[in-house]
Amino acid sequence: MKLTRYLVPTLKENPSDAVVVSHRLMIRAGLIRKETAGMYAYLPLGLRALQKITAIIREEMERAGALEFLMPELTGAELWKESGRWDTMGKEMFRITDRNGMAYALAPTHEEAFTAMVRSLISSYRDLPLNVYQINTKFRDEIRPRFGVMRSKEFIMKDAYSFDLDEAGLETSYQAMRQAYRRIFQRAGIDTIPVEADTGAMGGSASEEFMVASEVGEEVLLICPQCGYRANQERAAHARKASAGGGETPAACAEVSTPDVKTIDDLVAFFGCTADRFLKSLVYLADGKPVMAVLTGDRDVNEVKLRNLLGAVELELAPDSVVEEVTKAPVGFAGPVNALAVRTVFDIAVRGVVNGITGANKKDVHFNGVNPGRDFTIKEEGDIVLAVAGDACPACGTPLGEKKGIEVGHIFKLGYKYTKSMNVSVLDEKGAAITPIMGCYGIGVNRTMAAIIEQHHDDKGIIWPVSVAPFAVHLVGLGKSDDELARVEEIYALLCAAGIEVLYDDRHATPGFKFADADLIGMPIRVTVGKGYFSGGEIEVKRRAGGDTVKVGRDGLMSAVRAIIDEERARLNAS
RNA sequence: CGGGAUGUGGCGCAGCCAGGUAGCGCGCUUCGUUCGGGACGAAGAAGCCGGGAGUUCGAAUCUCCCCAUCCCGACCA
Repeated sequence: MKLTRYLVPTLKENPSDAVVVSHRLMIRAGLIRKETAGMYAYLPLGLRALQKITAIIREEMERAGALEFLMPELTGAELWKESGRWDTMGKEMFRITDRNGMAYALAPTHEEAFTAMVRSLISSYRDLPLNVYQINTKFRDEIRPRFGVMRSKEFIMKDAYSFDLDEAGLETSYQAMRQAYRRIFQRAGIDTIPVEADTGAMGGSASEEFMVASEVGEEVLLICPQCGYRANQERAAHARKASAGGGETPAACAEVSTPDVKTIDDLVAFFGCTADRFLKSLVYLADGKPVMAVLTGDRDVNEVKLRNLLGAVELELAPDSVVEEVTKAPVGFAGPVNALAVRTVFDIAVRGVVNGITGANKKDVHFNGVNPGRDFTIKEEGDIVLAVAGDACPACGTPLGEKKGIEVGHIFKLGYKYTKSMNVSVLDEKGAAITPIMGCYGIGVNRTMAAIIEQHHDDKGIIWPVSVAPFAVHLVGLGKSDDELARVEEIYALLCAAGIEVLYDDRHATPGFKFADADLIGMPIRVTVGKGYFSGGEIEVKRRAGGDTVKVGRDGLMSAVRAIIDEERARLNAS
């Protein structure tokens, strides 16, 4: 491809609205342009990179035995009502109505669509296992799109769904996809950290996310340096230490006047004891209904865990007015003693507290000497606290470390959630109906591209791994006379004839200008044909990553280029 | 939805406080000289100053309303 016939609108300056490197470089290198908030257009060069990524995904999906489909983006409301998600997907789902009043969703995901499709296509155990996928656009009405292509309202996802006869089959499918994901990310040149994840609104059991460690990541990962335990903070557990007051003799429960002492910090100062002795009681609205969560004062609530425990769809901290109504007291004096008329859940650490302190549901009053079981009853309990760095690893007890990550892939075992709610069944050998079990596997394609750039760049620009580079070779022609231009043209023809993807900078510009652009857009190999060639027959072959340079004659060019490509590919395919 | 910031040629910005002919850098066009690390000179093209209303003889500038974008938070497969 000749640059004079192509369109690569590079920018010298950083766009004012881009904050993260990948976003800045994608715009500066002419890969994408913003259409409007949360919506990006891919320019020819960016699209090429995107297509390289999807090509890898297709190859690995095929290797894993998945079959490619293309599903509609407009999905009928009926479909969503069948699974029950028309009501539970919430505001994230774009909904539209046609001229006849028919309701649709712009697909935010395709579990329903694929489940219904597969239901109509299979009828026998012989049809299973089955793994179907597509690479298609997803629409989500994100509250706050940000970081360019990293979180946008419209994005490309590879989503796959497996259908198996039983759990053993699902395990096989799941492991096959897990393997495929590892290969995909490795081939794309990114290091991912698989972590345990929450299964969230999708339901199901086992779940892993593929994270790319990055300062701009939106997810917090907790990682054990000792045993390798890794989990999304939303999901992470931690080994509990002994509860406060252990070994003490339970004292009598007594009211203490605590004027204006409301926060845990105030209480610590007032009572002169550690934060874990307090039973912090928070009022939430779970699907609009008030509930109380009780945990020790040294901890924060993990709202994902709490929501899962409650079985709620929407969970938010209740406004002060609700707290006052529920506790009959100002905010800051809530507590589980004298049980309130709302559902109350306890963190598992509460049970062990001896002689705790908690709000009395009365203005300016706390209870001292509170003991679970005697002064209040624990009916519902679970792990509802947020694990943080420094907590003990649930597996081995070593203090957990923390990293930020970008989620590029997510796999999980869905179980029977959709096959049951949507009545999918096949006949087994004996003619009895059985319900298949599902798995679900997603990769954010655009986000993967951004993650690649986050991991592969320097202060001059992008450094594409060969596997996803829009072009393998960036040919810089520095000829001036007609004769020289013809000689560069000949090299270009040579590379093209050898089947190498080459971007030829045939513009009339100074060498420095061309080199700067070459560095910015970051093709893996730069071939320079300039004075060295016109006078001495030497062509410069430079690797973008690392910058090592070799000089070769015209006859040695192809093998030099091939050697680099082979070596880089081998590195990406290793291990 | 709360908090903060910003909207001025394609891009990056100044001008606004103290109202009076809309400016700079990059990019773009033409010509010439250069040309292996973002060259130089000359001559050009290009802007309802985010939108609306108001104050004023006069508004990019002051006032009010609205819109958009970005960041933080809440939220989120």
